[in-house]
Order: sequence, then structure tokens, then C-alpha cells
Amino acid sequence: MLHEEVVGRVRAMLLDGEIPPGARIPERDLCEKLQISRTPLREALKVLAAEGLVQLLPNRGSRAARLTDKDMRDLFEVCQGLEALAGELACERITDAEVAEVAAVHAAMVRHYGDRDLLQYYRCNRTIHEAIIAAAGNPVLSGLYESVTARIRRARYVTPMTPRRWALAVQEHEAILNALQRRDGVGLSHILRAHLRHKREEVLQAGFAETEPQNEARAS
Amino acid sequence: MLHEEVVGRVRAMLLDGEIPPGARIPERDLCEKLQISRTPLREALKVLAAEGLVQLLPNRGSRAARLTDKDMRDLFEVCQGLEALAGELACERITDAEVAEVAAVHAAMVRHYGDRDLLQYYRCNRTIHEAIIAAAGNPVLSGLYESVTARIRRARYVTPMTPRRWALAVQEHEAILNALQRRDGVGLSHILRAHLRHKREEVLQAGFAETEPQNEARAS
DNA sequence: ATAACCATTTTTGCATTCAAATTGGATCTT
DNA sequence: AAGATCCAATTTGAATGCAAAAATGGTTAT
Repeated sequence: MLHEEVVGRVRAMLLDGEIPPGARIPERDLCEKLQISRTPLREALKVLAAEGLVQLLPNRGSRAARLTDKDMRDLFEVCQGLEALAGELACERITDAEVAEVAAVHAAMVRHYGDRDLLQYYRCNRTIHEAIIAAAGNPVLSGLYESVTARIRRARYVTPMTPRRWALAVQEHEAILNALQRRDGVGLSHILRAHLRHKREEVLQAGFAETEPQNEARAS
Repeated sequence: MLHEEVVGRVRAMLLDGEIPPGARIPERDLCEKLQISRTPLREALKVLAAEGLVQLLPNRGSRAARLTDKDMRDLFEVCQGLEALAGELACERITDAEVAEVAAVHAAMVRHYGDRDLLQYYRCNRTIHEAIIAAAGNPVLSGLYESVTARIRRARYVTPMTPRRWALAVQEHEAILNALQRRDGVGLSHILRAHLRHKREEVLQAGFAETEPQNEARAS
């Protein structure tokens, strides 16, 4: 198993909640589960700690990082900034074919909204946001976005929406597509910022923070 | 020596050019120089690879990453986005005392401009930009900014400026301070974006990219 | 009964060791 | 003599072993 694969596997376990926030990570157990020795696992844990997914306690091992409300707010703020930047850049660089692709996904998303199929709706939603990032053509941006959004993904794409809020989100997405079609970078960045700000308020209101000092759950 | 210290030391060697871009990094040599064994060094190298400072070649060791023109452009673009975001947030959160501090550094910077002391000018310049980031009060943002700017720092703060360009930069900084004092977040973010865009053009024109496949320099 | 202390056990951090892959050079072939 | 091939030496990647630190449990004293 390659180094990047180990990192990926453990990262997935953290993001999926298979290792719950705040849980201690006993090296021996994880080694056994992944069928590797401690050396490559420890390398992966250090990388994940640098990403903010793992918290290292000197001489006391590592735990899955826990997101506070403040962390969530900070991550959403940065995400806003990155999406706004991506929106501007995307309008300069996106091709007609790519816009058409986004339009198609958008149409599908609207249909799922009509069916009130939240799961499919979120799937299209995420595809659209990622397409805008990709269209910016900036791998540094893509990398940071991936790392930031991964940490808030569950909150972002699981939080249920009120009918009122959902309708507004769809409306905002209409504006997003429109700005993209008109290649209105400034407009798009404003809409994206507002869109994310609303999402953040929603998530924070739902109380998605991961701050329960109890629940000393171990990684099964 | 603590893990973070090893990472920091090697990172500094890479950023200072003590290990030049593109140079192979023989583990044994570096271990000897740092007086540690290969295990902790390799952990640090993986972390630095995740940061983009080191390039890992499977079974063929690691080299100091080399920045292409495209990389430089991408990093500057992201830096623009982050500073713009920081500017907006800073205007919401900065205290009068912090603004006064920025004003003082700005005044010192203008004096250094009068003396044509580029080194001191750049030092103040950097302090101001970092103060704006700090005033945003967002550790996630600060962390990403630090990691992005570290990689373009030499280009950003070493490139000589034409008298014409330098005067414009000072003018832009006047506007930055002004917007900060008026807590004009939108205005500040626009100025910062333009400021960074100018800087980027300057740097790219100076041809600061690190793309010379020859020069197989080893880390002394 | 509670709290404090000490021995035991577990876990971490790092050095060392071992196997696999790569590199460079010498030899052989054409 | 040029090129390909094979072998030794180096270097990487991962497992193991060992010392130090922390957690655990039980005992004793208050």
C-alpha cells in the first residue's frame, strides 16, 4: 500500500466519521486494521495533523480533531473567499461546453428540488460548486478548497433545510448559473459569498459543532 | 528535537534556499546534519510534500519542489483571494489600537521609501500585510496564508522595483491604510487585489520561476 | 470512603535493521 | 567502438526492537 493511499484511507475514516471526532487513535489497532506497520501509519498521521484533521498530543498520541463552532465559522469564511475567487477566475476561463455542463447539472438539481429529493439535490449542488472551482484552472486553489471543504462537508451536505431556505438556495443557484453564463465574475463572486454565508448560518444554527468532551469513543 | 521542530527546520532550509529548488534531498546527509535518524526526518518530508514544498518520487527519494511560472501565478492568485477576504473581515473586526499600529508601521514604511531603503521598506510592507491577516481573526485563514505566502516570499520580497512601480505601490498602501481606517471592507479588498495583481505581474516579468532542469545541485 | 502513592502495563517516539528498488559501472556482444 | 546487459553498491521503504513517558490498577494511609 502506497503512502498516499494510507493517508487517503485514514482521511476517509476521519471524514466519514468511522473514527469519530475527538476519538483517540490507538496506533496499534489502526495498524492491524490497515495491515501495515506503525511507521507508515505514523507518517500518515503527521500529514493529517498538518491538514488539521488530526490532533497530535506530544507523547500522548493522536486524536481525531473536533470542530468547534468557531472552527466551523472560520472554515466557512475561508470557503467563501475561495469560492468567490474561483467564481471570478472561472468567468474568465470557463468554456461554453463547461457552462453547458453546469447548466445541465443545474437543471437536474432543479428537478430533484421539485421531487424534494435532498440527497440527489445535494449531489448536484456539490458537482456545480466543484465545477466552478475546476473551471478556475488553479490547482493551488483546488487543493486548498478540497482540504477546507472536506472538513465541513458533512455539515454542509447533511444539514436539513427548511422549505423557505431551500427555495432561496435554488433561487441563488439560478443567479449563479446566470452570472456564469454572462461571464459576470464580480456578480458571481458576490452571489457565491452570499450563498455560502446563508449556508453557514444554517449550519451553525443547526448546531453541528463537534464539541462533546464526553463520548470518549475509541475508533472501534 | 520535537516533530514540529524538525518540520520547521527543514522548511526553513527549503524556503531560505539552503536546499535549492530542484535539488535532491539525500536522507542520510540531512539526518546527519540535523542529528536525527531517518524516521522523524521522513515524517517531516511527507508533511512538507503535502504542503507542496517537497516533491516525492516513489522509490526515488525526494527533491525540493521547483516553482514554474504557472505555479507562481496560481499562488499569487490564491494569495490575492486570501488577502481580499482578510481585508473584508479585518474591517469588521480590527480595533482602533490595531489600526493605529498599522498606521505607525505604514509611516515608517513611507520614511524607508523616502530613503530608498528597499530592505526596510519590504519589512514594513510585510508587517502590514500580516497585520491585516491577523486582524481578520481567522486562524484557518492565517494558516493557509502563511503556507501560500511562504512559497512566494522570496519572489515577493526580493524582486527589485522600478521607481515608477515603487511609487505606485506606496500610493496603493496609502489607499490600503485609508480603507482600513474607514473600515471600508469592500474597498480594502479591491485595493488589496489590485495591489497583489501588480506585484504578481512584476514578479512574473522579472522571471522568478525556478525552472532550470540543469543545476542538479545537491543539498550541500 | 476517599485520596494519594507506587509498581505494572501499555503506548509512544525514535534508532536500527532488513528487504526491495534503483543507480552506476563493468562486461559482453555486435 | 557503440550499445545492451548484468551485477554490485547505494538508497529508499517498511518492520522490528528498545528506551522513555504516560496511563492503569491496586494498595495504603488518612
